[in-house]
Amino acid sequence: MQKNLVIVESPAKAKTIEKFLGADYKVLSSYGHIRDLKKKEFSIDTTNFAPQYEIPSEKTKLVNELKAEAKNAGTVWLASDEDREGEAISWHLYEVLGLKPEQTKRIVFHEITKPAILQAIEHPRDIDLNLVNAQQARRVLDRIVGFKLSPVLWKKVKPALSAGRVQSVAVRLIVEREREIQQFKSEESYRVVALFTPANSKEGTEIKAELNQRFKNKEEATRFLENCKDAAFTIRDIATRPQKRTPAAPFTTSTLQQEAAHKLGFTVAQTMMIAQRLYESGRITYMRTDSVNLSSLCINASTAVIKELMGERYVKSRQFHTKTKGAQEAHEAIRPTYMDQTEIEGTPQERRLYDLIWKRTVASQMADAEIEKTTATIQISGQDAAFVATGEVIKFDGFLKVYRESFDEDPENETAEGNLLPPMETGQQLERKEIQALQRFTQHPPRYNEASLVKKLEELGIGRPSTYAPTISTIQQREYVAKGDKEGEEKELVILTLKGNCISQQAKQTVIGAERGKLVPTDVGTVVNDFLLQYFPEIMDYNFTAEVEKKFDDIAEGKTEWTQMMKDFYGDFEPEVEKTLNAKSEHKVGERLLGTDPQSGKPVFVKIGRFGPVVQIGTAEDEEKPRFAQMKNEQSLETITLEEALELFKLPRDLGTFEGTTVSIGTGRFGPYVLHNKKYVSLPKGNDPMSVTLQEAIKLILEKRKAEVERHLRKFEEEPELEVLNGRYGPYIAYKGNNYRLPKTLAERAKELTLEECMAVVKEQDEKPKTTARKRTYSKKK
DNA sequence: CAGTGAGCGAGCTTCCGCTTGACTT
Repeated sequence: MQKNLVIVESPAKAKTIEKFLGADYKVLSSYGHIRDLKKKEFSIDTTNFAPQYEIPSEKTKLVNELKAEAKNAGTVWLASDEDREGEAISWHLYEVLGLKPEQTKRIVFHEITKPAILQAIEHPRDIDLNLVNAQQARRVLDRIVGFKLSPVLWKKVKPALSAGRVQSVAVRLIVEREREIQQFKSEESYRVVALFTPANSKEGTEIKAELNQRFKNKEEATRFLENCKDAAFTIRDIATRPQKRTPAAPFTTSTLQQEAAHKLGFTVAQTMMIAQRLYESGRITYMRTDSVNLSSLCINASTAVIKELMGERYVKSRQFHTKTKGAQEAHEAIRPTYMDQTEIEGTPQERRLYDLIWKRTVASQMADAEIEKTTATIQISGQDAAFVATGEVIKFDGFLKVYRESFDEDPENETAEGNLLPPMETGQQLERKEIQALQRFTQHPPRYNEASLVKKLEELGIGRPSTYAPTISTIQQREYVAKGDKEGEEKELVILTLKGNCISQQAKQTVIGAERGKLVPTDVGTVVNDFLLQYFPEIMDYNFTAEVEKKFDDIAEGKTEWTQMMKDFYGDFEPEVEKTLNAKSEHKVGERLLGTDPQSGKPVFVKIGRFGPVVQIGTAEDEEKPRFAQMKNEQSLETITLEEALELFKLPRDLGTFEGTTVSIGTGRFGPYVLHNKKYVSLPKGNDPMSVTLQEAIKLILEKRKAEVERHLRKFEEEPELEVLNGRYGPYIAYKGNNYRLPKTLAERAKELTLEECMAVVKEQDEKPKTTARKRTYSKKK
């Protein structure tokens, strides 16, 4: 009989803890929640808000094991995380495993070290039912919102859509940013930079300076340059200020995702997958955390490492404090388990992510960087505006030696970093070498990418470390947003140069505002967002989560009954849902009238159809059925014109007849095609379906026939189900619905293969079932 | 991977947070 059973949430944690506790303790893992609301049903009694929980099928085996072990154990220690969800996990375990109060102890620890765990064992407590109820409130509220709102969308917009407290607000952020960008008006300005040399100085010393104002247009800029022709330039003032830079806090899930995106180009899902592997192999601490806290163990180890590698002067121990809204801090920050491991073995991706985590952690315990910033003001005779030259000298690099935080792009923000100024003194005369006025255009705010969206959600306190990556994939799966590249705008920028006594003008070709991997809303996303915003503004409010979190806190503190909160919320919410569901409207959500079809006189409009955005001519009430056309990918509900919409109805069109049946041309899922006698032939790339002639179409049909004949390379009478065919990727064997690739040597004489040879290939490849292509190429860890 | 080119209807879809599972090159 086992004396003690400890249950934690994660198996990797279980393994570590078991080592600390010795033979009297068995440590198992619950793998997160073991029980939840039923998956497919609403599962909430709306009279008293009693939830109906079930153990999901994939957990039954585990739960049975836990039950058996608990029965055998003298004491069961519930050691799930110290946060709302963790408390609920303990409570569910208590209920499901049928534990008795005298047999059960609830413990928590803040770091996975032997003293911390022993300390926890010394100080057990009871399950905090208020905290559990706060979790139930959270769970039930999310279910109500999700399962009541989604069906409204199915009815009003399109089947299989979804809405939720987190995802719908994430989409809102992206839609609103896109609108801002659409409304953005770029403004022109001229910034002026100059190159000076100190009078009677030695060759090669130059001073770069920028004018402390900008000009609205070319005329003003030119006038300024004209005035500079005869002006004198004098150093009016030199100021030197010491500056400090402090390191960033150690990684949380969200900051790790941001930095890995910036520095390593990982998606948030990639980052989490790689971090998970590092965690499982014991390299780093837990990767889903909102805490910037470091254990004393880690701080001490970091100090030692810094001393050894860089010297005492570089050490500065710090404890950071979480400022994030709604943080629950059940774990440490993400850090290496062993700080003295400066690098690890593994795939290149694992090594790079580890390196990033190591550097960030070490830097957080290092001294400030000391910088000396020099600003020289250069007076222009007869003018109010002045040039400013800035230079920066790093006096002591401190943490910058190992880590530099990256920032969101801002092309206008040019730093003075690394820019050195020669020795200068006040009153010194400068000679102008060159002054340039550079045309600039203000840029629209950047679209979100995955990482910057996570950052924003975290700022708003929406979502949790464990859900950032899944949320981002959900809103893409629902096709509310798509990740894409935006072509920039080609622009010709004017450069005016004053050199000697002459002002010249050049033009510089540049691309402005090009973006990669950004999240762009789709029509469905936009329509759903506008709809929800109109009918459920409270849920869509950026502060909704923060407000309900406050109420959850009250429940956790025992100030409010959780069912009362549900009653209040549901009482307001449910009537709105009913009202919206039953509202009769003449037009479909998101519908937009474009005009009249000149041919039939019927209205032409766009809407979200059963299968996405469509153009429709005529209505269902007409005698004739309405005509539909799927919109193209690059078109949008909001911007498509009547002409573009009518264009979509020009296909399919008949070209004429060939061999007695019509030849027509259309466009489908895979691009334009020719249709003849029920057979399809794809149009080769670059052919315009609107201008293809009958002759060209017939040629394509005949070519396809020829290829079809040549496709059959070999057939056997004894085995009619087997055939050697010629495909896009060379010859292959088709047998009973499966395809088998031919090895090179056999492919060369595909026409002469024997049945035996073919069967051998089939047999061999059947025995070694091919796997689907995998991205995972990591080497096996021992 | 190996050829594709719908649908207008039955039944289904859906939330957020905890946690990993199991395929082999």
